[in-house]
Amino acid sequence: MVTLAEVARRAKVTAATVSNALHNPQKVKPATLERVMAAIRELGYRPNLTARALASGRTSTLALMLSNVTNPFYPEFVLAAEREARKRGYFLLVCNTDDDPATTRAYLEQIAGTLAAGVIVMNTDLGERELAQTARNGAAVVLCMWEHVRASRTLPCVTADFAAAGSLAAEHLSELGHRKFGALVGVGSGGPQSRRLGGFAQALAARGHPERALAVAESRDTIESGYETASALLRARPTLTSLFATNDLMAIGAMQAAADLGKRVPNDLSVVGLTDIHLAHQFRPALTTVRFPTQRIAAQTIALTLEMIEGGSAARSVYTVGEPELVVRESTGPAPVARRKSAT
Amino acid sequence: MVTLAEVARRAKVTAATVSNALHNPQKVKPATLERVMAAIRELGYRPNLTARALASGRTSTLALMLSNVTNPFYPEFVLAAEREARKRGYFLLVCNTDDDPATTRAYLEQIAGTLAAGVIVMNTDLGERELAQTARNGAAVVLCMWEHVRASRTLPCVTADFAAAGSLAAEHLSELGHRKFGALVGVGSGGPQSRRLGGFAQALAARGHPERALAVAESRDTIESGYETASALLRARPTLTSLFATNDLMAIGAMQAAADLGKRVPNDLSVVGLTDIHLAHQFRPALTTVRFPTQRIAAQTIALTLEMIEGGSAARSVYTVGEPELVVRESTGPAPVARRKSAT
DNA sequence: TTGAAAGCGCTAACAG
DNA sequence: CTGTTAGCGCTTTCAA
Repeated sequence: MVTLAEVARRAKVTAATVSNALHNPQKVKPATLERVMAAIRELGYRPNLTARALASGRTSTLALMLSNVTNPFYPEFVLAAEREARKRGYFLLVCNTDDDPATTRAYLEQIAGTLAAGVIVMNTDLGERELAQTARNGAAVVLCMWEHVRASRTLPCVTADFAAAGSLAAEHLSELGHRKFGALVGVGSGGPQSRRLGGFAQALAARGHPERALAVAESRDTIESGYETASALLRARPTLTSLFATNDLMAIGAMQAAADLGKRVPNDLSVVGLTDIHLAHQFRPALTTVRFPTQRIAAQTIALTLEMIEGGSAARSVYTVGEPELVVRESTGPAPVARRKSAT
Repeated sequence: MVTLAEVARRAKVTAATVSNALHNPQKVKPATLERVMAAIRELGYRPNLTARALASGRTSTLALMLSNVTNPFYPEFVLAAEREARKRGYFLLVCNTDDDPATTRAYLEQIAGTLAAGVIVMNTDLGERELAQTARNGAAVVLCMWEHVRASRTLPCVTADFAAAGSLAAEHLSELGHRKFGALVGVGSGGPQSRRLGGFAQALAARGHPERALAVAESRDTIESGYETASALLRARPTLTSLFATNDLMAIGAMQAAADLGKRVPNDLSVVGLTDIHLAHQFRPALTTVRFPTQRIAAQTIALTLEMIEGGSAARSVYTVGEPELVVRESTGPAPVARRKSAT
């Protein structure tokens, strides 16, 4: 491994000068600079990030902790976050905590404040208290997409407007004439996605739908679980004409369940999801869903994290980024005319 | 930030003893050990990984570089790799290089050998030469899933048997009575997936199918691109009754293309993919595909990397892990009886 | 069993 | 402009 000292020796200067050449080239005489650069090139020198971090007290790496990369939302988020981070000169290291608090804790303890100057934590089972402790260890900790964080807590948090997203789904379905609604609420690390459901229910109420018009079932945040849960729900409530899932994965599973029960989507059953992951438009029928501004959230999260690192500001509020947006595709349609009525 | 020195002061020992208490507890008198541990607990001390790495010259972190997390194969791989790494006491940091050689280079240069003791590189546009250079910087570099690496190169590589996987697909289709074959070859970072195609073509030839029975088209490794390419191919060759895609994403796109062209899968067209990502069974019709032993490959890759780090051995061979396996689902079926013939 | 001392590779004042 | 000096927080001989 080539060290600064070796470069210095070869360029006939001291380590300090090489360091300067690297960080404050304008402070170095052009001729010297050139010699140093040549030495660097010839020796194939590459700074040791570890040493640099230790000496300077700063790192240019960020860590992103997420519960399960296998959920397609995360990769899409990672892509955006990584781009933003790199654009600003930081590396993004993704840590998969595998839905395991112990693992999360381990990553957090080891990496936060040492390997990474900032840590972005997406939904986990860890409490805010524990996370806040990490923050006291010198790292900038930013929560992201937490559904249950309120303002004025200890840690800053950037999220989407979950309730508004739910509302949008409800309004869409209501406008299509639906009167019977099913809902699949996702429960995963980070607790149930109840804000989204809350927004949905509230919008329904605001439009005059009685409470009993809504049948809710809990589901894990996967296609498989959405399938199972929707199957059960549709069987228990055969008159449902619409289904809202608090995330796209479950919505997709629900569409398959409907198909297997002989219900056509959207003719017999309208399905709307939430998030608008790529799969939403890749599946057939293409899923009507409410889009979260994933890119913007990612960018904003990175921005906030860097602000905290560089500015040292300890902002502690909730930033709600962008507006959810309804994306109508093929999985929703007018409520079917009720059999009984038409039979009358 | 609590340092070793502070702990030492509180426990009335020196830093060296605290360090020993942490790493060689048996070398410390029980009473002292207890005092040290108490101090650690009370102060909430957490070792600084950066300093430790610098002083000891070792890290317990691995980096996994992949071109695009958004391709579902990677998350599935990451999950397995992370578990294996953690089981063995290492952290796994995932770096998304965004299909960009410059980014890859940056991560490699900065992270390999300093932040991470070992680096696993999945398909990228970087040449082996360049990667080998990284290895000389002190990091254990292991290639994974490279389709174009031959044995006895500079870097060790663990992969699957691509050709065998292709063969399996061909044999399946051939046995179903198909005579006209289409193939979608994926081209992405890392070059075309030609081994898989090679295996497919060879198996076809071995079974007596003439070369002109196979129509090949190149596609990017996405559902969208698979859709486009398959559409074009199916239009150009309307008599095709079967389609092999060198990966599942394209296969899924192809099934959709078929549907949009009015071809039923598998009645009019059989489609077989490769990899067996989760989506393969989640889509409808469920995709017949050739499964790669992803978990085993991941585990083996981690194992090899650690072996290199800990044992220092510079193995440089290609490890082909496990056997690909045909998974028959709903997207393949007997070749349709030709119209002309039945009309005669 | 514990401590003293040196140093990992680099940065950051401060002199010169 | 360049060099000197002093660490960053930890590990690691080597003595005591």
